Amino acid sequence: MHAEQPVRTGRAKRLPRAVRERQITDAAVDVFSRLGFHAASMDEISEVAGISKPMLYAYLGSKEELFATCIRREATRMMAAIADGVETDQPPDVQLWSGLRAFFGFVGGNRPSWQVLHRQASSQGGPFAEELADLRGRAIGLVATLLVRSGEFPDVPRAGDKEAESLAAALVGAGESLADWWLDNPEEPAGVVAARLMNLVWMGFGDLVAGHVWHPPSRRAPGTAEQD
Amino acid sequence: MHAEQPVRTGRAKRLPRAVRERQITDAAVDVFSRLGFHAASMDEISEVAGISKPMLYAYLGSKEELFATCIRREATRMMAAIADGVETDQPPDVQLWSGLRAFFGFVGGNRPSWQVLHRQASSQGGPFAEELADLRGRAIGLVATLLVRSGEFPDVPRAGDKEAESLAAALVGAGESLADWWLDNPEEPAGVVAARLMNLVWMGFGDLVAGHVWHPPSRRAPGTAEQD
DNA sequence: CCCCGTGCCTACTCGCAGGTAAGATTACTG
DNA sequence: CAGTAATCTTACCTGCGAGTAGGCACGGGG
Repeated sequence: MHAEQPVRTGRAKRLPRAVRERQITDAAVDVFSRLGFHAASMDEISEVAGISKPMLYAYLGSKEELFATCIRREATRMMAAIADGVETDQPPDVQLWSGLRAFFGFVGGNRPSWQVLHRQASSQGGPFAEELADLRGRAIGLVATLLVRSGEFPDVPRAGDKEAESLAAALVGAGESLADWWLDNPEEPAGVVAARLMNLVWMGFGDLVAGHVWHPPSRRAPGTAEQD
Repeated sequence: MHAEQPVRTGRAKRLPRAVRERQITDAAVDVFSRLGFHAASMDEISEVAGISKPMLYAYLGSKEELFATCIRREATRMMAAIADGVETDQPPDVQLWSGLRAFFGFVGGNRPSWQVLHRQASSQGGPFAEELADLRGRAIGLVATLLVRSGEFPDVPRAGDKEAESLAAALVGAGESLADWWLDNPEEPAGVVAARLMNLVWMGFGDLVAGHVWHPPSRRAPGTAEQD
């Protein structure tokens, strides 16, 4: 999968610290995403990184610190990609649409990052769960804010925040789950998957079965929208 | 949390094998749900079960077998609860609604089961993932069938199966995520949470922000529906 | 009353993986 | 070219937890 796994015949070439740290983090994301936190061994990470074990400890600290570093880095990358993709000066539905496209675009282009973020971090009982819950919380908060701005929810007007927050949680979960499904059905382009979720959460099944679909405003049909 | 943790002072009372097996499985679900598969130790499970470690191996086999037994048992219980709750002779929206209510009702009444099913099993690379993927696949298949029966999806008419399957995956994920959120915000009754998800996936945000909500047919307002 | 089998326990073995001590090697600097 | 400091390594310690050997109690049948 990953291209540059040095063959580790004898000694590794001398490199500046910053470069090594990056290599190590790359390798760690790769191994963690394939095996999960516990099943991944520091020996294997060091091997993939093309380096010996004590370097891990010298540069990135303990296994937990290394994992947290991976989570933080990949979370930052993903949030940046999404923030970069959202068109904040557009109406709510277009904002949501652009956010979904950015999200699925990132997942499609960074499978290991997504694996390590979603599957692994969410299930370890340690301080990583915090890290991940923080990211998830920020995402939910963003969506919730977007929802609140879209208008009031008439059925539970007093508890608007809880209402929006729970709906945002459901939406974020739907996105996560659909991303996982997509990994098993990768033949479809990101835009199609994003459009499906957009239609689900914006139109609802009730509209979809009646033939009403949502279209992006710029005359692109959702089924043919291409990525970025 | 769990009531009957024998204090293990000395020897345990002699019991027939079937009863012990059940006790052990209960304890295992409890410990696995709190700590996860790897972090849970057979010593702790035996302690919680009020029994010594060799009994685990004598009765339930290895750690992996024990975990698989837990997954299978809890998955069966959950699917039975949902199947029991769904009103299959009703129109699609009511079927979905009754299914959601049954699901959230089960989660609310069986937190550890849910934890062990959702959080733990999904992240272990072993044969449990299969077990869990099987459950998840059955759930998605059920929802997908329901969707297909509800009508055709007009925007991608040729790929109706994929369309329905991906939407079902999104819906199942939304349910899982909302259930997790609910664990952190347990003050709301199951019916309210279920109604929120029902409104989201049936009406969509587009309708919700316009003030259109979904109501169960029996004149209960969704915000006030009580559980069971 | 004594025997015997099933249920149960104490007390170990053993391998694996996180983490480290101490020394070898290489690039840069004067 | 020699000194120095950062980079990198081999080879080890150590604790933890899965899994097991072998023996102790307790209740039912002769």
